[in-house]
Amino acid sequence: MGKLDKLDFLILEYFQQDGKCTYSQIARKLGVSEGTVRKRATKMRKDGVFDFMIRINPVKVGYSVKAFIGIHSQLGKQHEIGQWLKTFPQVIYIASYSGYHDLILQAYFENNEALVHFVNTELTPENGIEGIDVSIQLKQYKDSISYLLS
Amino acid sequence: MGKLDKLDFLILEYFQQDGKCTYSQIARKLGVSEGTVRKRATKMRKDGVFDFMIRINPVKVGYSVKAFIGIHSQLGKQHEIGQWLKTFPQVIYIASYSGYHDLILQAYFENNEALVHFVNTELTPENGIEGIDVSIQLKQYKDSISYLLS
DNA sequence: CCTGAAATCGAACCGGA
DNA sequence: TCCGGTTCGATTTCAGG
Repeated sequence: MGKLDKLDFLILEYFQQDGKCTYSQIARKLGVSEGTVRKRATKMRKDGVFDFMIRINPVKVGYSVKAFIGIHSQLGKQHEIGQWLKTFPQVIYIASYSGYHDLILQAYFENNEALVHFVNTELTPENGIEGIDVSIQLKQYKDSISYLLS
Repeated sequence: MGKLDKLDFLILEYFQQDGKCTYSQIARKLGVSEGTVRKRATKMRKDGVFDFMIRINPVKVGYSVKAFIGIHSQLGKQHEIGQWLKTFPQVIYIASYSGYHDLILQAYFENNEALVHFVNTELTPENGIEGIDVSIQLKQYKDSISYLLS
């Protein structure tokens, strides 16, 4: 699985700007053939470099409360808890961390009551959780996916 | 801007699974016409419900360190700091929060040194930052964009 | 719904290390 | 030969009336 070259990165940049742009459009802008863009994109997808998706505005589909929850877990339970929490549809992100919290998750809720209910019924000592810190998002300044800089 | 109905949500679900699937494919699976799917998708896009994008695997493009940084800012400086930090390409997410931290950001770095450098040179008292908590991601269990389902 | 324009896809082809 | 890029034609999708 070879490294990515300049052309691969250019293709990624175009798709990043607009996930719906076509191989042909990119090919024209880059001055190469459609087949080249298509073959490289297909290869990168197969290699797990990227995939096509959509980004949904959570507010528009009824989820207006976004929260981060930092978790202190019982010793040795992080993995188990991570596997368990990822099954909740509200939880869109969860990972284990080195730092103050053992696990950090990001979740969306329809309202504050739904958040409170989740916290009170799921993030309990019986489930291996020793403590949590809940932060509710007030204002989002940036949410990008461009690791591709400058 | 009317509400979304069952069909809209089904369309979103298909696009969520594969952002490259075609209107026709979805139409066939749902038993409606291609035009219907296209018209609804176009409307939803225009209404800001969703947009097409790609998700890049950061590790494959050279960013192996993912960190959350919680920030304590000087009183009244949150907004200014948020606006400023969002200009960094490494910072892929930043928002203000109610909770223990005033701001939470998510960033990718090529390695630990890059992270340390960023923290030491940017997140300083001179920039209005009183304190930070850095957490480095160990293992990611889930990173989805599906607020939908069920 | 229908039609022309455009994009896609697979496979074959080509040219230089 | 191998690897990458290109070309070509059949098929599918797209966009607008």
